[in-house]
Amino acid sequence: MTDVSPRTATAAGPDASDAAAPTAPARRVRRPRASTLARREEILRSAMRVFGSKGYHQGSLADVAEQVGITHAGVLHHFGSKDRLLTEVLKFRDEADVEHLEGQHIPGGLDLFRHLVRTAEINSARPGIVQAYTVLTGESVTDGHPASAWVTERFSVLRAEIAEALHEVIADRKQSGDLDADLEISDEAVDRAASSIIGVMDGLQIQWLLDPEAVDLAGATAFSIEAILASTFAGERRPRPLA
Amino acid sequence: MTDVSPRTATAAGPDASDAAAPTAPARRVRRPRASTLARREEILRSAMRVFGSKGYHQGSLADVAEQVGITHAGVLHHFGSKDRLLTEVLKFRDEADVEHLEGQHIPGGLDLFRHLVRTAEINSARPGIVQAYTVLTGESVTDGHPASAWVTERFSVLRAEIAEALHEVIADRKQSGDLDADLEISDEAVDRAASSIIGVMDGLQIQWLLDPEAVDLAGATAFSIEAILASTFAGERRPRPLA
DNA sequence: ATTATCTATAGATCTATAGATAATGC
DNA sequence: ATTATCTATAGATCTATAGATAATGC
Repeated sequence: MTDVSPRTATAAGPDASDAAAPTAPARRVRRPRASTLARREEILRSAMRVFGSKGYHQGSLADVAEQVGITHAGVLHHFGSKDRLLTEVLKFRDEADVEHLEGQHIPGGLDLFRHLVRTAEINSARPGIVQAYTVLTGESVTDGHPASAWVTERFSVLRAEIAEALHEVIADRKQSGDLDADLEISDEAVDRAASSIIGVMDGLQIQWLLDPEAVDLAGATAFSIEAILASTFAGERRPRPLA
Repeated sequence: MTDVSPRTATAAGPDASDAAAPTAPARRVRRPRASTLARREEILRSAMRVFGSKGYHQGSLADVAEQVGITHAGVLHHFGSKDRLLTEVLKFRDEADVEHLEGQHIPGGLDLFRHLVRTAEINSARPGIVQAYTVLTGESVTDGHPASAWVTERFSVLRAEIAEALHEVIADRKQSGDLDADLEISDEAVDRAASSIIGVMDGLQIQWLLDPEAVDLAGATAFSIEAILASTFAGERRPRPLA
């Protein structure tokens, strides 16, 4: 990929070439220097918009730079390469997600599920964020995509968090008598529920992005999460309409 | 990655070697003519693999052509443009889906839901197909993507089919007495269920593609569809664990 | 005569590097 | 002195077109 051939030096001719001086280059207005930190964050936000709306491969460094008002070379100065820029964008997005909780930890137990529903409600007012997430997640299943390790890990952590919260809720309900203490709910059943909850959230987002009028993002998310929880709590005694 | 430059294959250059004349062009082995129909289908299958594994924007005409053993110009002869090739791939995929039903219509009523579960089971043995579908669906939410109209329409039709089947099942159950005839199940509730079922199938596929060991595609799909159906049948009397 | 396929090339991109220039910090 | 930013350019691609060539069908 990276060609470091020193051949470029040979191309430079002596001053003689100045005879036929090229027309004065269009002098671009040089954007004022900014502090590294501030400029980096500007670039990250721009990259989030660009990769979110066009995808990683289709969004170019020039697109990102243009929104910041610098050239693509400026972007590379700050991030080194396009791949590294993407990695930083993903990290940045994660922090933004947590920040929204305002210092609170990610909740556990039933509150985690309420938090997920609330996220869907908030998301239905910010299609840009949802698009960025959906596009990058979808792209990440292509061969050798630079985000695939990150997305895989993220799903893995999320599944574990949801499964843990679900185990908590089940234990609580058994203790309070809401659930029969003898009821067997296997780890596999809990894992299936966790994958399903994440899955339904992601899948609904795709449909909603393409056709917001036709899909009730928040309503359907809330409904499905409750449906999945209810069936999980019912254990082996849950209804099997398809059986 | 793959170097397709035809020049590299130049082993059998005529003795006229490198005098002054431009070196004889690498004579590519000309692929035998094929009937339009057969060759088009070959190209479609190749394009399905390429777009499926790399995405539409990242997959090139040269990639598609290479797998067929012709040049990219040959591909364009058959399909005119890359956009049109994608459109034809999508149409082709649809036909392949229906074909699997072997002449039968898409089932209605409960059988539709059984069909969806069965599709998930079949899919867990063909990651390539799932990847193609997931990648293109994800990419389609980017601005101005050539597949977005097609994907939007497809979701719309699917939602309608599922909603209709659900209405049928509800009517049947009311008639048979399995459901209280007075139970109110709004159209909105049915639509939410339909979106959710499609959503959970799509979302689970993403997780499964990234981490097949960690996600039970068929099991989780079956579980969630039954959960969503059960909650829908319960109407307003369904449990609300989050309330 | 038709058309599937090829070579060659134009014209757009895109990423990344090199080296110059200008603004800030000490 | 450091470094943010710029210009310029190399080197890869990629899509699409033009026109030549060879295989088939009438």
